[in-house]
Amino acid sequence: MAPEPLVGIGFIAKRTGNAVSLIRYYANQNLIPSIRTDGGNRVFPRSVIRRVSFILIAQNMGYALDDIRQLLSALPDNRTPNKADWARLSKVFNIHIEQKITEINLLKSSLAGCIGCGCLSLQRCRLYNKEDKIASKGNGARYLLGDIPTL
Amino acid sequence: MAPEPLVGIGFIAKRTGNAVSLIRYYANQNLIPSIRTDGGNRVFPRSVIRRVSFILIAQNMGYALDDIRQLLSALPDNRTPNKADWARLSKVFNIHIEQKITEINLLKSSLAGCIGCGCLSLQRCRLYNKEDKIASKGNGARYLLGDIPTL
DNA sequence: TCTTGATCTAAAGTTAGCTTTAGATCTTAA
DNA sequence: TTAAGATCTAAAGCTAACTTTAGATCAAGA
Repeated sequence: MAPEPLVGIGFIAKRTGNAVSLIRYYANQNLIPSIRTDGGNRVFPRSVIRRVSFILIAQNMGYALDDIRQLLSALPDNRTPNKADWARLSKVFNIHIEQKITEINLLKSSLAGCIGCGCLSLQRCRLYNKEDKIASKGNGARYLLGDIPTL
Repeated sequence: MAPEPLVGIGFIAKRTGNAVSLIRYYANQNLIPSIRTDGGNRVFPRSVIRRVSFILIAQNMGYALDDIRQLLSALPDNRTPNKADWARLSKVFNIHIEQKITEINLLKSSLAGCIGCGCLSLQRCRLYNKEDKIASKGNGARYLLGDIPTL
């Protein structure tokens, strides 16, 4: 286990472009690992910067912090994540990215074919929000584009 | 202006798969138009169903309700939206969809090239959250993937 | 007409994801 | 050694997007 350079909370905050309070919050939420100095201050392995970056990206993708915690469990807490660790996480994440791309392309063509040209068939027009962990932020299933236009 | 069939709030709720309270909320937020019966109950043009659908989709894309209100201002309140109305909205919306697709593809290749293989250059590795109205939900700019991995 | 179910309002409650505040303690460079 | 700045904790505050509650009224069929 290579001894990793440890940095303070302000360093992490600055490097990731966030408020110190956010880093503290993530640490309290067990999203990032930290150890304490004798005085009680938090110090972090530098690799936490990438971890925070990942969190921000995943949030942007629509993941809730609870889900992200799950995703991150693929990374080790007590040593610097290595190439294989990140690759493993990346693999899982990529599947979701692909899904997202598929979804959004479907949305695009649906809008083109449904809203754009005023389709008349309920069957053709109906899209379902399929309880996607990512997409449905705790909303439950809701039907999309479910009506026959009254043109 | 063709007299449009009017429906109750429960009908809208059922057709869109949502709680009545949500429809009422949207109506109070001026996201969907409604008129009142003599008794004070809300009634809606059927076209509100599509409007609600649009709101759900846009939310899924990451838009805040405030932004969606703006987008929806392209649609008329006092008559059934026609093909041209929806097409206009669809056009604006499609631009954002394209952006989203571009973004997510960038993310995908960045993850592949950056996390996946452990790149060593700060320049190559750095992604910025470019204050995108959609992506940044009031977060301000935050740097993503901004560190040199400590492999 | 009566009763049942739908709808109403206003206000309070909820969850996620943070920030702010206050007052105390750490750390560090001079 | 000391002053300044960084960090600490716990608790409260905040915004968005809803839901829940309570008590009243509306609408419609038997």
